[in-house]
Amino acid sequence: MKPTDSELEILQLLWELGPSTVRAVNERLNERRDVGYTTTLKLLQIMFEKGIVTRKEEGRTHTYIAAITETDTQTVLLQDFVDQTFRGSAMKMVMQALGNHEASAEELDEIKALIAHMEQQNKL
Amino acid sequence: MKPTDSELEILQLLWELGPSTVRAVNERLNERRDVGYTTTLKLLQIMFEKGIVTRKEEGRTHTYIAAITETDTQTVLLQDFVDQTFRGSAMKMVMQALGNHEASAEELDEIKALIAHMEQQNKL
DNA sequence: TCGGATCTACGAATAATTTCGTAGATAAAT
DNA sequence: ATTTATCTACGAAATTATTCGTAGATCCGA
Repeated sequence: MKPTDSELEILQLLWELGPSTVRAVNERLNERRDVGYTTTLKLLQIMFEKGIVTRKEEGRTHTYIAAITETDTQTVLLQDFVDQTFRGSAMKMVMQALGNHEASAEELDEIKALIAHMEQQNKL
Repeated sequence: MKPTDSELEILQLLWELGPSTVRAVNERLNERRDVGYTTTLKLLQIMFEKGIVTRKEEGRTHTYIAAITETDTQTVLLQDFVDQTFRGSAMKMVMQALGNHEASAEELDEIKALIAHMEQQNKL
């Protein structure tokens, strides 16, 4: 259920690009660092075996598709990360993230709106 | 600079317990899962070599002490995590974390205060 | 049609992390 | 004093993740 680092890197591309061939993924990876074609192929095959991606055979080539959503994956990884790094305290992590980061007025407004919404919920 | 998973697990204990012997750390680990004594010893030795912990020799035994702070470590890991999992968007992660999580009124107040403070900063 | 390019499958090398067995020293217990 | 328990050091096995080479099939252009 929990993708490895390399798998996550590829998932990011699949989420961004949509259904993609090995070559497309590999070319995208190579914009950032050197990765052999068969390395990318192998990873996608492993991910296929694990059920992380599906694939369509189109002639000779395979087109890979993410089988899990970005949001679901983020939720799982976030939970693990909070447990590992912030001893389970999501709020502490939120405070850190806010503190470390420059945020635009719009972003802050968004958060305020979300908080207001949560406070409504709490009242019920 | 970036501790591995096992190293982080031990760091958590050192932060919580303060200076500790191998045995103390190992016993604490064994409350959650089976870990051999020499496994814990070896990890602490590796962490010592890397400079993640320091140690004091007291007679025959060593007392280990975290050499990096919890907050610093959280900052480093958080940055990496956001990049890897949220494509660098800390705000998106914050929204997720808030959304997934029950938060008490006090916690929400804390966050509101922090946001208010940040908005002040933005104005200057 | 022939030769090079491109595809998948597969096995295995490499690397990074985690785990533990053994040895030797010292302390504690009988 | 001799055995037993506990400590560190060290090497190496086991595990997990990553990378790539090679082989065989298919497509495409000259």
